[in-house]
Amino acid sequence: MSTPILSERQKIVLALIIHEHIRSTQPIGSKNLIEQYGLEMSSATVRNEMASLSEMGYLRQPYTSAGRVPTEEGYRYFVGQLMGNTELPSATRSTITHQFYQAGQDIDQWMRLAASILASQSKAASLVTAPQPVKARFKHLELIELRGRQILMVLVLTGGDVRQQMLTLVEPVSQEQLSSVAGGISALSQGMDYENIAGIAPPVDALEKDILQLVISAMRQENLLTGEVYRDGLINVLEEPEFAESTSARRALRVLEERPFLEDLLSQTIMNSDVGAIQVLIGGEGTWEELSDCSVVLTRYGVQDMAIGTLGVLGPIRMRYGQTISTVRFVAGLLSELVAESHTE
Amino acid sequence: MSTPILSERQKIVLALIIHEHIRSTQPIGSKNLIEQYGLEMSSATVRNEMASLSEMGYLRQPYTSAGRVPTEEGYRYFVGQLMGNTELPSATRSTITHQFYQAGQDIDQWMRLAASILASQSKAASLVTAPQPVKARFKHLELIELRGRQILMVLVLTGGDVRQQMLTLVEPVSQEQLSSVAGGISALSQGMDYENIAGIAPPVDALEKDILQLVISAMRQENLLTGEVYRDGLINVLEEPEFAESTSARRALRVLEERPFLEDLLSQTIMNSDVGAIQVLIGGEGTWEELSDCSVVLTRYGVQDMAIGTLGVLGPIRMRYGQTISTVRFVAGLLSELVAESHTE
DNA sequence: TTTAGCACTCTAAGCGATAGAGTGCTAAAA
DNA sequence: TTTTAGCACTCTATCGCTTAGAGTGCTAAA
Repeated sequence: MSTPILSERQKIVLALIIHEHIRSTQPIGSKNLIEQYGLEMSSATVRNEMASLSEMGYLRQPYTSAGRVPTEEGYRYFVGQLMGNTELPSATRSTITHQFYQAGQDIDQWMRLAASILASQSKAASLVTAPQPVKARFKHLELIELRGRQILMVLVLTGGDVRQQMLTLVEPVSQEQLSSVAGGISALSQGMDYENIAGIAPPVDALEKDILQLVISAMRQENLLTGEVYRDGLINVLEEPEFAESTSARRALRVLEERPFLEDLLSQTIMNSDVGAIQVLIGGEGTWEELSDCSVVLTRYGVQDMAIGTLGVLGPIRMRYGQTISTVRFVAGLLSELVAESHTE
Repeated sequence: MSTPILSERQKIVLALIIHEHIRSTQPIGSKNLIEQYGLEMSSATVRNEMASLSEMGYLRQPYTSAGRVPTEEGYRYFVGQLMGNTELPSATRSTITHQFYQAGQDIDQWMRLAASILASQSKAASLVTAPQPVKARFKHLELIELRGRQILMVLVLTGGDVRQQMLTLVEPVSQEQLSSVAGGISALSQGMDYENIAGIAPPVDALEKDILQLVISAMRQENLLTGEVYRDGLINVLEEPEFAESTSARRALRVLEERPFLEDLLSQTIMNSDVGAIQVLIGGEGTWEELSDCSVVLTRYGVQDMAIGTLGVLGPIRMRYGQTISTVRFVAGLLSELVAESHTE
């Protein structure tokens, strides 16, 4: 199915209808449109264009003699072809930047802040996952005796990523011994990724061997959703009139609450895209029924081949795409910078 | 205002009305009631009792000639005086226990599981905060050079509680030097709480002194809400018919989403209560307007003077209190055991 | 190619009328 | 004295009906 070619006037009409519908939530009529935007043509002309646009599948009528509402296809065309690349006002940009630099170096704070900013700027629900190291390299290992056979393993990777893991040994081992094992492995594995480490000759000592295995598997964890998922602005979604009926609201929020669903969504969309590329999912795209009234703007941030996280916004299909996309892009860029900074050595 | 004394029959009528109203969401009429529960009296008798109960403030009528609905006072009387101490069926108990022991030793998993179980059992929204150590004692300190002047401080406390903090030094310090400082402080502070540590003679070395200060302030963090708040079942709240109107749903969910509000709520209620005591807040209790349609069941878990966390459920005022309270009690007890286990040495 | 005019369509809103669930009161029954 | 049957009354929710009005598609003129 090739995309039909629209005349300039059709583009204008489509863009204005979408704009006005996003503003008013209502179906848009021809007369209403020319009055609102002072168009230099008659309502009959607009009606003709509307008829064409409906035939192409970009508009539809809720019922026979009502105004027009954009279809999912209509939104897609708008986002892909009509919408200019808006940028956040510089005042907003600097406010946001400022907030991030005030938050210090705490990654938890960054995530929370990012979620909060995305939510308030886009007036929709936001989600942010912490940057997951890709091919992280070994930096330091520490083994700490908690009590008896319980050991805490603290693994420090490049980029300030720290992984903790508890383990229980078969028999008690003294702290000195643990420290020496940790020191040995640290010296051996310095600066290596997990494949390298797996490649080195396995130590003879049983304890050392076990720990090394654990280190490797801990470094291997590249799952997108291992860590916490930061959410914000769920209430914003409820504010939207299309979600006044709690059934539809529930459907939309389930997406954000249920981890398996989220994993599915992320893995099928954003996982294969480049850092910086922004994906806009409009109305579930035929795959996710739960999202049929929603749109999702997603992107990945971080440093390619180093540490990658995901962030995005979920709102009504009727969302302000320009504003939302530019916010997502800006916040992602900012986080990428911050992540990059903490990875340069 | 002293509580009026109810006759046995009045108690029965009140309990049944509440029971039936929770089941049906509807105002309950006299005839309906005797039919549903096969009462051995006439509707007129029930009507008389209803009139008395209304006068006492335990029931009200949505409008002049409608059935009765419990008031907040009515629910309070029910929860305080009428409701027996129900216990979770043993099958459910063992299923839950099993799930916890399968989750291993990961505290993050425990929290997530607890939230999930609370939500699904009570069919309402749940929240769980991680156990915050109270007067934690020092166990081990590690200082790890990340790059140049950036240092990662890993502080291990009793009970397996680990705190990380990044810090930037004025000038670069070698890893050997850091390890020696960490070792020195570890030896010095072994088994002490932060007050003890603050009491020891300050070291002469500037670096050592600074680090010690950081250790103390890190140990001091006893804030209730420093960590992550685990939530689940927000959608359950939307399922309830009283929250079909999105305005009321929004109000209720805001409570769970906005951290400051949550902090306020927790600090004003549960903070001063003992571990194991269960608080039931019915309809905001005149203090929290946002909760006027909701009830909250809260408790603290953990080991007194060691590590305390909070957990609870938020649902409609029309919630199944017996079921919810016993679930909250059981899960809290289970978590307390788990926390206690990881604190014994 | 555009536009004015017009008949036509369909919803949302307003308006009774009605059914029915529930009450409170009174007077008889227990 | 307490309970209950009987009855008039109240109030809502619901249904059907009408109507206003926004919007359309089509035709024919500009």
